[in-house]
Formats: sequence, structure tokens, C-alpha cells
Amino acid sequence: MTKYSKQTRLLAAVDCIIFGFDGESLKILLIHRGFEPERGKWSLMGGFMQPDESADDASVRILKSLTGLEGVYLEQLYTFCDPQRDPIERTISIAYFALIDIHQYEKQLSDQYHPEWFPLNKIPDLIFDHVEMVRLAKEKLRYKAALHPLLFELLPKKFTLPQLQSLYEYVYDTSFDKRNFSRKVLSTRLLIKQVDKDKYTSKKGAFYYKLNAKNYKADFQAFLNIIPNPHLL
Amino acid sequence: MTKYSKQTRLLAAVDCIIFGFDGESLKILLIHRGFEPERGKWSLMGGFMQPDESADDASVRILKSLTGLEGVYLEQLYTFCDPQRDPIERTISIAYFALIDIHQYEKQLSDQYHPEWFPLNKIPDLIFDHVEMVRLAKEKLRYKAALHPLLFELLPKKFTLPQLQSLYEYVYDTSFDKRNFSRKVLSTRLLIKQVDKDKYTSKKGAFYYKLNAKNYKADFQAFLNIIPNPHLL
DNA sequence: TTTAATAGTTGTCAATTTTACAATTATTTT
DNA sequence: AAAATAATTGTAAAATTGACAACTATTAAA
Repeated sequence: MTKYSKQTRLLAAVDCIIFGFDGESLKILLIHRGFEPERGKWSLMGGFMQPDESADDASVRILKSLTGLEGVYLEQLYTFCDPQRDPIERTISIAYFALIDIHQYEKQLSDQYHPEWFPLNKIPDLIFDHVEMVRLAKEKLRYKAALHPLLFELLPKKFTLPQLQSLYEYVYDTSFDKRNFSRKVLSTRLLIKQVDKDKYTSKKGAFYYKLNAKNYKADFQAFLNIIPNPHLL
Repeated sequence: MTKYSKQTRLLAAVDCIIFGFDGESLKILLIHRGFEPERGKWSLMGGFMQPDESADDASVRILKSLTGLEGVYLEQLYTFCDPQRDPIERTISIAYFALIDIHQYEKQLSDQYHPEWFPLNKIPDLIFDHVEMVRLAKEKLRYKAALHPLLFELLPKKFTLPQLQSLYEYVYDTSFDKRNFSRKVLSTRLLIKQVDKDKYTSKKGAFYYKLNAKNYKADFQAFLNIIPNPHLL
């Protein structure tokens, strides 16, 4: 059959907003753009969609090429289509956001793109519309994590309640009552208490927890209301 | 500056899932596809993105060309990128969903595409991946309307509480206690009671309400929790 | 060995929100 | 004037949330 004639073709790229949490602050991973235009400027990691590749495939490929990681949380965020967004040639970009365990990343560091982690409140100037992409990703993370158990994706397999709480406190830039927080989190039945403790950060030590994979999968779509009114924070 | 060489260009389309509510059921608007492939099959209304047009622009253009309506609720839903989704040529589709007042539409009926309204539980076979698009749009509508005052977009400027309730009951395929429902809705401070009544459906008549535009805009992003746990319904 | 310091865990009560359920009021038709 | 219809209003129990203090386990220093 014949092609669709008289229609304009364009380029399609995928850009990834990669979140990580190191216990200090919530960060995103940026690279030095390796080609013109704006070579050397800070940029999100991205790439063009290949002929036989879906956007999901491309996002997985891009994430792996930068971090070496596979099987991590990746979600389509939004498609940016402004005709002027790339000065060279019309390119639409399908933005994805990824949540990774930053410690896993460090083990597999790739120097090819000179990547660096930036705290969310210290993002440098970025090329094109990448600042808007980051803003939207942060907004969606805050939105979704208030309802669903999303932030676990940023922590190691084994984590403590204080770790989890400080992650939530960084994301929402506030503080929670630790008594109420632990009660709320534990009431979800999403956590399995381990027998061992984390002794690095305190004398008494905090018990490790792991995710209950079955309940996690079953209840992910439920409105857990972990943070009641995030838009007020 | 030179173009990005060695990259594959592709077509980008926009498809619209258009929701309407006639008091009987929740419906979407479908057309007979006017060109090959699959000419004459049922399809979502869509079109190719034009050279100087964003996806938002395209969705507005497409919606207007079918319904004659402007200024209605339109939201980007998801971008579908499977390399095989269009058998003729690689085309990605940015899906939008629209919520319109179905009675406004009827006044401006366009016969160009032989459009028809289909209740959500009686959707015919659709071309390409349009069934999946409809499924995702319905899921997102249910998700978002449980938290935010979205469904008002489907009603006329003036509407009654019984109308509003039956809309929610259709969307969530359940029934609510009218006493609790009206209390919950009114407690949001989103509605302004009118002095006149709708006498068409009952002898006593039901008061009309209008949206409080200011509060609507201010509180749209709040978690109103209109429907507590939609995933259970 | 004892004491102080640190930080995680557990408990209680009041306030708020939600849910379930029944009676009353307003209007039209006969 | 009475009957029929459907909207509006009320209340109490249950569940959830939020604020707040005391206790316990561990390590380091005296």
C-alpha cells in the first residue's frame, strides 16, 4: 500500500528525568550534551527513537546506556511538541521519568557522558525545554507519591523507616511526626520487618524492612493517601 | 546549522477521545475513517500534526473540525509509539481526551465524518490501537475524576445535583447515597445555588447550580477525594 | 561499672471525617 | 383537597486522622 503522501515527517526523541536519593537530598542525573547544538551544556539524557523501537524501548535503552541499570521504574511523563523547541530541526520529545536506587548506580558508573547528580533545588540551566520537563517530572512525582507507594523505588531493597521518612520529607519539603508516619506506613501492609538492624546511623539501630512484593503489586493503584494534601505543602 | 543526519523521520498524529454525557450514559464520539487503510471502519477522530503546529494546537483543531466547539476541556493522555501500530507507515499518535457538553455539540452537528456517539460499554471494533486508547482514557477519567472536579466539564453551565450524581454513578458504575453525596459536593464550595429550578424531570423540581469559577480554578489541584477508592468499584 | 546521650518504638485521647439510615418538605396531578 | 413524586434536611455511630508524651534499647564517656 502507498505511504501517506503530503504529510510532514519529523524527528522523535526520548528524554529521561532520572531521580535518585542519597539520604541527603533528591537529585536528578544530568549529562554534558555531546553534540551540536548547545554542545557541552547540561541536558537530560536522551536520544532519538530508532526505526524499530517504541518509546518505551528507547527509554529503557537510554537509561541503560547511562546507568547500566535495567528493570527500574520508568514511566511516560508527557510529550513535548512545540514546533520551535529544537532550533535545528523539528523534533518532538517523549519525556520519561525514572526512579533508581542511587547506590546501585554508583557501582556501574558510566563516564561516557560525564554525568552528574544535581539536587532538585540546584538545577543548572538546561538546553531547550528541559527545565520545563524537570519541573513537570517533579510535580508528577509529588502528585503520584502522595497517593501511591512510589518512593520505595528510590531506596535499596532493604531500608529503614527513618530512611523512608526522610525521603518523604525531602520530596514534600516538610516534616512528619515519626509516630504517625510509621503507623501509617505500616498499616498499608506493604512492608515486611526484617530481623536485622541498620546500626550505621544510630546507636540503637533501626530495623530493616523489605517490600511485600505481592501486596505492593496488588495495592499500587489504590489511593493510599500517604500525604493528604500535597498541594498545600 | 545543519540538520540531524542519519536519523529516521516519522509521522506524528493526534487522536481525540471525546467524552459526552446525555443523562443516559457516558459516551464517546467515533467517526467513519475516510481514507485508507481501513476506510469506513470506526475510528477515533484524529489527524496528522502540521509543520507549525504543536500537539495541543492539533488537538484543538481536530476537536473543532468535528464538533464546532472551542474552549473545552482537553488533556494530553498518552503517546502511542508501537512501530507496527500503523501498517502503512510508522506513525506515532499523541492521544488527547476531551470532555464536552453533549448538548452543545448537538447544535453544531457536523456531518462531514458521519460521527456517532457510542456508550462506553458498546464500543465497536476500532482501527489500529484505538481500543487501547479508549481503555486508557476511560481509566484516566475514572482516576482523575475521583480526586478532582473534572466531570463538571461534561454538564451544561447550569445543572442539578441529581444530574451530577447520576453522572458520577455512570462513571463509577455504582450508586451513592444522595444525602451524603450532596453534602460532600456542597462542602467543596465549588457550587453556587441558583434561584431557578429544573422542572423537567420531577414535580418538585431540583435547584440549578453553577460552578464557582474562582474556587474551581483554585481548588482543582487539591485532592477532593470525591470518590474514596475508585479502584474497588 | 555507671551514667549520659542518642534515637527508635509504643500508647492515648480528642477532633475530624465518613458512613449508614429516616423523616420532612415542596410541587404537580387527579 | 388528597395523592404521588422526588428533592431536601438531620442525626448518630464508626472509622480515621492528628497531636502529643513516655518508654526502651544501645553505645560512648566518665
